[in-house]
Amino acid sequence: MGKNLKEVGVLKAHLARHQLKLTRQREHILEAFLRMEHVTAEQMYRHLEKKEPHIGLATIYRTLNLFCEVGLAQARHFGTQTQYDNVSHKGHHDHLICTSCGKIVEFENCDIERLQEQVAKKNGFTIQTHKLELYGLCSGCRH
Amino acid sequence: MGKNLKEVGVLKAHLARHQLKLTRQREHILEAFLRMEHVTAEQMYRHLEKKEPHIGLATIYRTLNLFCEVGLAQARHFGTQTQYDNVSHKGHHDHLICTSCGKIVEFENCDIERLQEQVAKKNGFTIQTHKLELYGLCSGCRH
DNA sequence: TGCTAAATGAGAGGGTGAATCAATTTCATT
DNA sequence: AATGAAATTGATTCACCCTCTCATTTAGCA
Repeated sequence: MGKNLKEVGVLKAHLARHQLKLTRQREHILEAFLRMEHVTAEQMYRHLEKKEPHIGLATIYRTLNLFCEVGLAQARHFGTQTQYDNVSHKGHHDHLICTSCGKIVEFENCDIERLQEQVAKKNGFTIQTHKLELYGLCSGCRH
Repeated sequence: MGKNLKEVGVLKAHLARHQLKLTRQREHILEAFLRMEHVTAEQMYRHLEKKEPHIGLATIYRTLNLFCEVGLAQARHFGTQTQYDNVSHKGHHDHLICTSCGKIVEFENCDIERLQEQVAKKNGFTIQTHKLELYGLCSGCRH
């Protein structure tokens, strides 16, 4: 795992603080998750099938939701499924999504984030995370 | 309906162009929808129950999806349900959501929207719609 | 090592939205 | 106004995603 020591530490601290346990399954799911940008539970299930055939789908869901509580992941409802984004992977990023071909482009924009802070402050909120998705047509699909 | 003549006209034009029919149910659903900011199919179902007891839930779904095709509505996956936003009502609005008490505050910010356009342009996209949700703690929940 | 509480896995359950299909309704054409 | 083809409806079933249940297993502490 090497450079993901920080994230592993965050999880272990949370587990210890809440009398939860570090299981073989949680370790495997975390290890795989930290290598990814985002996954659905179903994708993770099939990904792990190769090496750890007997991790149940329910455990995947439970663990990914746990990662969300810890702050390592962020759930996004995408179409009918839930995507779990790896927050630590490379900071927070938002998405441009083509409504025609489904292509997804990730982006980051500090100016937008600064304005978001302003809006939140004006309404008495302290932002923890955010979700921004822009839907439209990519250059290829704009006929 | 009075001042919603424009929206009614948009729907009728679409129906005529596609050999679709203007039914009693579609009229009732449209009339109710134009008075609302956003609804779920379930909410609309219960809302209409009072006056038109026999509109089926399937018809509500079909009609709200029709409104999306026409451009009167916009579907957003919000939590586990789909919200249908009334596009014509007062432009697009985004949400501040308290992760502790669930309170939702709507806002609108032209500066953010302008930056979104820039980002899209830079990536060759033409924006059709967007979704922006800011999650955090409201003033009451920030202990 | 033994104990207790937490976690797991397999399957059932629940909720949302779409598909099915016989019966009904719209509406262009008489 | 009546006709009839095509669209729509509503009750139900179906499909999918995710959570819950519970008997069994496992982690972690003494």
